[in-house]
Amino acid sequence: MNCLLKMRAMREQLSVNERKLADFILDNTQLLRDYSSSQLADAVGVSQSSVVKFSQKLGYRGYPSLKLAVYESYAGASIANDEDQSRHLGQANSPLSTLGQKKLEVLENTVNINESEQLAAAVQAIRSARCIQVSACPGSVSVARYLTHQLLELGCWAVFDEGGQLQHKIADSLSDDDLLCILCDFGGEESLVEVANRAHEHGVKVLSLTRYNYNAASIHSDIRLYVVPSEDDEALQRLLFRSAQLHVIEGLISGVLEGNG
Amino acid sequence: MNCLLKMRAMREQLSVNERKLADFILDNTQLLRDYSSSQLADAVGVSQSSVVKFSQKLGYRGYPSLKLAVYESYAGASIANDEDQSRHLGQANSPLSTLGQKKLEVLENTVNINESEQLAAAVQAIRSARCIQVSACPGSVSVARYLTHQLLELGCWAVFDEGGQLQHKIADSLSDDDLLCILCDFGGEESLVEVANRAHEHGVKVLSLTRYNYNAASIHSDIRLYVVPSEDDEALQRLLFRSAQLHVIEGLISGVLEGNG
DNA sequence: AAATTATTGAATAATTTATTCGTAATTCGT
DNA sequence: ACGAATTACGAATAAATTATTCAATAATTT
Repeated sequence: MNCLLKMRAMREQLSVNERKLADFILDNTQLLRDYSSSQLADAVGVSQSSVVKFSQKLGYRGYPSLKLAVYESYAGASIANDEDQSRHLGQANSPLSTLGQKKLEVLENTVNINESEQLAAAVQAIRSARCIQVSACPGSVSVARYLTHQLLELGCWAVFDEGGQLQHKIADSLSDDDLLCILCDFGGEESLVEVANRAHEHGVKVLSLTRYNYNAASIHSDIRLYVVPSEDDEALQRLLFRSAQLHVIEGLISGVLEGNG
Repeated sequence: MNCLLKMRAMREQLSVNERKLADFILDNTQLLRDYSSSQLADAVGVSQSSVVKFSQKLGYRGYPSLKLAVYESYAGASIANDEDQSRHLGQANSPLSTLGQKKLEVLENTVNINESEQLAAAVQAIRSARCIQVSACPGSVSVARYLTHQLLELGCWAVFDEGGQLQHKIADSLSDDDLLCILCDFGGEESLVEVANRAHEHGVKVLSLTRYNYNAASIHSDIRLYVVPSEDDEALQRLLFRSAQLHVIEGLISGVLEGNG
């Protein structure tokens, strides 16, 4: 749960002042060390109370907690950047090398953003589910298929409605022993949200794997997993996004395997 | 000017209460994180003002400064201990961590084994193909679907025969402007080999992505890409194998994207 | 032993942080 | 496009935390 990452990921979702704060902190992380809430407020040009509210919106108890978290993730980041980077998946001049770096970055971010309790809960949910329905927005269909396949291979009862017309019907037939997995990228898809909502209200356990932000689909979820998008051009971003989704899924599957083995 | 060191060094010259404080902090460094001055005072059994004075005696402006300094030197120490081990994609104890290391290893091997000319050729072949047929052995079906999806999204004419019964028919209709992509794991599948063979003989370009070894399918290929399997138990190995296949595929797609962009 | 100095905590002042509440801006539904 | 509802924002203020003062006591020096 890296604080700076979280800030960057949420940036788009923030209001004007909140974004000002986020940008300032991202740009002047080291300054925060000796700023009080009102000093920060002055530096950014907002009120002290906005600073506190911003801290709380990000999930901290208040400004001091945010400060510490920022400090933590700043220290953490500078370590990760220092060494290793660059030798790992980023060899010479092959199509795999260019991708390697970026992919590594996205995967690292994705690993960081997901809380291990949520992951553990997801593994547990998969293991104990009677039936699993997979639903996905168009951009994540291929990932959904992959997930469904893996689940079937694990011996889970999993269905994925390719076309999407039957999603509601299937969802309605789920009970509280069952699991609904929602995969989506930018999280809006109305029909998906409705499926999640209805299922959730009926007591079905809902697991979502979405872009990290305030997300319509994840609201109706019991277990929330996230992907942090990269900042490349659209096509590459989509590719990396799926790659990160796949990574999380692989993690879940291997988690289930571990428990079984 | 490491704060914890300083504390230890000064220990002998401190008064009774100050020493109590120093000892407590040295023993319970991580607790300090969420202690206020009075909580610390209570925990140690001294007054709140003693805590502040202790902070100042050590050279800090007050308690918050001490706290930060302690945190700094604690974080510094734990970093120094960790050193490279374990933090990469393998953070703490999440399902993603166990996988992270192994996955990274497999991907690295896979990146290393593939010659960049072959990769470049593959990208070129995809880019210039009129139609692309994807064929896969059962273990790689989900990867094949993923590839097909990506190709379609790129605007390539791609087909994948889910059931596999039509593979021959489709293959027979390919011409030498076309590309056949063979995905398989252990490379034996007779029907696949035959498809590859026949297509190859008809002048169709054949691209194979297989396990690295002497491989019946790759013999009949123009472009040969490989995956190096891991040495885990079967289920995990399969998972990692597919993950590596996906990585190569992502590399190809991003290669094609780069050329277009 | 008396004087000086250092240590300590209760009380309190100062500062920092968090909340409340009224207004302004934005979003949503029609 | 309009009004209703939600959300964002900051001034005022409450709450909490931190720092200082001061008086009492303990330690040290002479």
